[in-house]
Amino acid sequence: MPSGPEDTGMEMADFLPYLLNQAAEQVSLEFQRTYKDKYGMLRTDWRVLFHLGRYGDLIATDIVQRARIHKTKVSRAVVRLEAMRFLVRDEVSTDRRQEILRLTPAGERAYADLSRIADDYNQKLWRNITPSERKRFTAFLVSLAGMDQRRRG
Amino acid sequence: MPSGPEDTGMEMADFLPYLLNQAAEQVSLEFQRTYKDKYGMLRTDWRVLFHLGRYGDLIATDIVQRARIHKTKVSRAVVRLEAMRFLVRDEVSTDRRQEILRLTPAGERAYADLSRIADDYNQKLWRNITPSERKRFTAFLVSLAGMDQRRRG
DNA sequence: TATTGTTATACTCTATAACTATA
DNA sequence: TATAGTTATAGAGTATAACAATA
Repeated sequence: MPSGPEDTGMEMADFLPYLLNQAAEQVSLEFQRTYKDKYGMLRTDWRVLFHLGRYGDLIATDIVQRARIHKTKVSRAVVRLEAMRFLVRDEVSTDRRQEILRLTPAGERAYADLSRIADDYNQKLWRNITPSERKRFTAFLVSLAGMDQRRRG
Repeated sequence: MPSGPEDTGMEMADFLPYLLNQAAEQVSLEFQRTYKDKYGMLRTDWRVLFHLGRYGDLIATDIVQRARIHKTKVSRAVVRLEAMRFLVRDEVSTDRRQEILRLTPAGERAYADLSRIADDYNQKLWRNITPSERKRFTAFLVSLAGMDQRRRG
C-alpha cells in the first residue's frame, strides 16, 4: 500500500529490466539530441557512421558483424547516409554483390564532431564511478547484453 | 583498424549509452517472452498490472505518477487489460471523471504468476553481483534514469 | 544452393496535439 | 479555466519474410 512522500516512481527500481530500460532511455535521449537535431540522423545512422569513421572503409556485412545491427537496418542507414552525402559506395572487383562504404569529407567531419561529443558525454556519465567499479559495471552490462558470447549474421 | 579475431561487437562497449541499450534490450526481450507469449500483454500492460497487483486499487493518475508512464499509455493499457478481463473500473462517487481500477480474480492470478517469475528472473540477473556492488550499481542506474529527481504528469 | 544486400510489411514503443466530460 | 482520461497521428525501433543479383 502507498507509504510516505518519498514513495514516487521507485517501486520498480529493484527490478533490473525496468531500471535498465529507464536508464537506457534517458541516456539515449540525451545523446540522441546531438545527432538528430544537428545532423538529422537516426540511431542506426550514427552507429554506422561511427564504425566507418573509426575503422575505415567497410562493406555492409562487416558492419553487421561488428556493430550487431541487422542487415536490413544497415541497408537503410546506408541509404540515408548516402542521401546526406556522408558516404559513397565503391565497387568491389572480386565480388559484385558487395560495395565498399567510404565516408566523404563531410562524413568524416560529422564523425569527428559526433565522436568527440560522444566521448565527452560518456566521460560525464561515468564521472562519479571509480575506475575499478567502472570495469565491474561494464563487464556486468556486457554479460547482460550477451556481448561476451553471441554473434549476429 | 580491424585487429584480432576477438574484435567483434565490442567496439562500442566503452560507450555507455550503447552498452545500456544493448543490455536493456536483451534483458527486456527475455522477460517479455513471459508476459507476451503467456498472456498476450504488451510492456505497459505488465507495468500497469504490476502496480495494481502490488499497491491495490488505483486511479489512472496514480499509476501515471507512480509508474512514470504517460497517461495516454496508461489509458490504452487499461483498455487492453479490461478486454482481457484482468481489471474492472469502479465509479468514484466524488469525481465522475475518475475511475478506480481493480483487478479481477483472473487479474490477481496473472499478477501473482508474473510477479513471481519477474522476481526469480531479477534474482538470476543479479546472481554474480555482491550486495554492496548491487546497491552501488542500482544507485548509478537510478541516477542515470533521473529517478532520483524527476517526476512526471 | 548459398550469400549480399534490398524491399515490403507488421508490430511495438514513444511523443504530442486535440478532444470529451467533468470539476 | 483546469483536470482526468480518451482518441488520433506520426515518427522511430524492431523483426521477419521474400526477393534480385551474384557467387
